[in-house]
Amino acid sequence: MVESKNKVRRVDALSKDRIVLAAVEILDASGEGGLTTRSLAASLNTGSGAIFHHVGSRDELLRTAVDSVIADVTAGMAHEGTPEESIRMLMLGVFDAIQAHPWVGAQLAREPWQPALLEIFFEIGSRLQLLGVPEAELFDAASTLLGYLLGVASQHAAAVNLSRNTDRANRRASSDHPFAPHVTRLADHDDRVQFVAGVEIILAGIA
Amino acid sequence: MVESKNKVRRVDALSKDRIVLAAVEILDASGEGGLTTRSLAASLNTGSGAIFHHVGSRDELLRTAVDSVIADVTAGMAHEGTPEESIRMLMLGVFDAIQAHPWVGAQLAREPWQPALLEIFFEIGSRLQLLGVPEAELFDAASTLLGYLLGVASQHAAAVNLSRNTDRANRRASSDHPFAPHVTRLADHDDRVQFVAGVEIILAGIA
DNA sequence: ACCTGAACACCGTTCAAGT
DNA sequence: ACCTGAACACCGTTCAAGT
Repeated sequence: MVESKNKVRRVDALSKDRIVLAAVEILDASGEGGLTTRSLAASLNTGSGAIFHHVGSRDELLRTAVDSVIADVTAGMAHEGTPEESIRMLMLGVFDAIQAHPWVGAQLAREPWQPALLEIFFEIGSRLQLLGVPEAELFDAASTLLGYLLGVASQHAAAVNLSRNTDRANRRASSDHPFAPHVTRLADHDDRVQFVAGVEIILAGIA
Repeated sequence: MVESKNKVRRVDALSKDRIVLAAVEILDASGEGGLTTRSLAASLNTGSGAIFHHVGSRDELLRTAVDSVIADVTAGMAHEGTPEESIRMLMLGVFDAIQAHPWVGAQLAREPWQPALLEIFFEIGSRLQLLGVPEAELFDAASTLLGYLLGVASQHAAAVNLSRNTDRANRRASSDHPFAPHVTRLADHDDRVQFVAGVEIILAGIA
């Protein structure tokens, strides 16, 4: 048997892609606090130092993980329907991604110069241009939509972290968090509706 | 001399207020990363464990520090001028506070259920009511303004952190004194103008 | 070249011991 | 009652040593 040209590499071969994939899995399962050098190394069956051969730092890993999620969103996104519908779809796409991966929201708010966010900014801008927004107003309009998106993103990320923590606390004892009743999460659907309402308000203010 | 009713306590007596005050000073000077149990204890000339006699945790301390800053903003705030002017002033007041204390922006985005933010939300709501916004639209309108405020807040906080880090990297070789507070923003005024532009857009969309 | 895992310099928090 | 500061259980990152 000839094995020298075997395309199937060892399953346990480490690479940046495999590390990012494992990191996303951990982040989805247990939040940003759950991603440590050691937990990641354990899930990859390797030593804790091995990761730094492929990724410069934990921050860079987090950035790359966010970029990979956002890239998936913008990839399948076309300029469909009216410009307004197209903007709504773009905003909702990012919103849904954050709902599925709350740590993305926290990270986008923490590092707004991330490549992922710059791309979203330009996607918004080009659609506003199609909408007929004058060149002079374009920057402010796109900034407002992006600012709103970031704000909601961080709110959502925080709410999920809170419910994660209170869940944990409630399991520990029956003592309840003083603010827990005020912040009980509404249905996901209501979040979406409320988010769109905000987008609608801003669009009305632009046009 | 009667000393039993002496109001002037020992200068080195520890209290929650003094701890929060010292924490704000450190946060302003060196950002959230600069506030550690040990640095705070050192600045108060006490042991690292003493802090936990007055404050439950680092997170609670951060929360209290943010509340104290925001309370200063809303305290001197009246319903002056037209409702629209009043909203602009409220939003700008918080914006300016975040500009002066960037760590506040990051913390507000991280914990949006903070008492400080709830208060801002209600302040916005009452002004929108005066503006004549129908009851049914009030929640969405206030949420949009607050969401935008949070987004800009976190962006601003992140930008300051970025320039702090690059400053530090640039100064790597030369002798640097530990006090490096003056992170000169390139265009504070432009930031303000852009922020108001966003508020204007949203207000236009509401009315 | 890639990986290991002990070691380093931190961190927040606790707690027996002091005053 | 309040404070001390060593100790504990972590953390990200490094690096001599292995393969």
